[in-house]
Amino acid sequence: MNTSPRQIILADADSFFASCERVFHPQLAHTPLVVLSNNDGCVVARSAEVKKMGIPEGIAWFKIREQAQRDGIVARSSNYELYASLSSRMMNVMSTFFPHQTVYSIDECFFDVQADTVTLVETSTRMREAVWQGLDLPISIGIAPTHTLAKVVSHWSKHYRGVRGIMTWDEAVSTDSHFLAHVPVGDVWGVGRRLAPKLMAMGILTAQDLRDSDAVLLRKKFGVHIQQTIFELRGISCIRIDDEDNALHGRRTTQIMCSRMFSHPIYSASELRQAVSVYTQKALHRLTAQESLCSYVSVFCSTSRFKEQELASHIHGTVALNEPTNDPLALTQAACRCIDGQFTVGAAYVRAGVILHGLIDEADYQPLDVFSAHTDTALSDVLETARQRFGDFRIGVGYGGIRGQGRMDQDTGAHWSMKREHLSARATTRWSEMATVHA
DNA sequence: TCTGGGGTCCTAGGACCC
DNA sequence: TCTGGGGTCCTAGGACCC
Repeated sequence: MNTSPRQIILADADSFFASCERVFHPQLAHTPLVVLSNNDGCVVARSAEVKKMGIPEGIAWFKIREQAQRDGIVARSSNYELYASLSSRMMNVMSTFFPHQTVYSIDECFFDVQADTVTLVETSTRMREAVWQGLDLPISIGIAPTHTLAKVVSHWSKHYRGVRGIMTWDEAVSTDSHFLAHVPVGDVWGVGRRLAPKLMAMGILTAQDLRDSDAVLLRKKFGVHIQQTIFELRGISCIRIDDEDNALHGRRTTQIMCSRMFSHPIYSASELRQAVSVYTQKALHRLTAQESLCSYVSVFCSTSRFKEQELASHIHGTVALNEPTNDPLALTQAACRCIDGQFTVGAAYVRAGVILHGLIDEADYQPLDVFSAHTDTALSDVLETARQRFGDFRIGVGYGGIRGQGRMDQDTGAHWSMKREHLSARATTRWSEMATVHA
């Protein structure tokens, strides 16, 4: 019988998006590098060099563009196809070292194991080397009795100790028994931007303060999540991450959202409907992929939240479908109905989004003939056949099948379509964009 | 000129029913 | 005329995560 304590291992990649960009551009290895959000709007990932320069995450790109030029910072548009592909390879490599892997996000996973710390550190070291040698991706590892503590030590070793590598809870407390007193409460996993100032106003400034606070009182005040976090800080495991099945087999989500900022503002109702119709079909694409049907469609469109303007407008509407469906026409029409009559003439719309919710499994749905008799599936059958034959985003309703000059499949060529001026190659998923080696 | 995108869960409160 | 109490379901909004 294994009497070793249960331990949680957190493995996450360092500056994942930036590291991915370096995989196929090794000359950038020591160059300060940022990855930009969609539309090249703001900074979503920074290499270590950029972090050292004090450039915060989330800052608008236009605000630091000049500084970037001056300081030799290289920018890349985000290339999710590349990152997703490298992520899945990385997860596969790691899954061979420990059992019970849960992929938590694109760049991190947990393992739930029972073994002594020495063994875990030894295996983690080999895992780290394997990911580095096989994929050129640097990862950090935290080992602790709970998910929250594993996050704390991993975060701590990266951000404060400046050491990338492996850190265990045992090591942390043997070095300093008041270790948690050095961790600001806002850095604790589960304490976000809103909660942190409220806790601090109550005199709870550090992870240690939070651990020692009145869990029942805080639960009454802020809900059950904070109570779980307190227990986890005490070493009592109570947060369950998705089970393995979900992670391995691609789980079904309960809602699907597709939203974008436009590269240029939209002033006309017809263009707004075009955008909504394109986003609906992108969302539909994911709906079909997970074999679900959708019962409600919601749409929102808004003007900029950063600008003082006379004509601010926030459109929001929801339409219930007659029956759960994945029919492109029905969904596109419903989405356009959501915004009917709400368009403000003269307003500069900069963003729109479509949410499909009330999702059910296609296999579970037994339509009642009386209600579904009037649904004509001829057109959607044609669309689906064409999609299977020619691939995604080659045909669609309205603008949904048009391709512009951009390299990405989703580019519609419309003037509001996404801007990506610093896009790298999708070297692992497209033959035409494979890396060239000069020898 | 230019400020991302996609999820989850919990809770309070209203509607409705008996 | 007087008008209780308890349960369920749904939704909107708020918090969190990456």
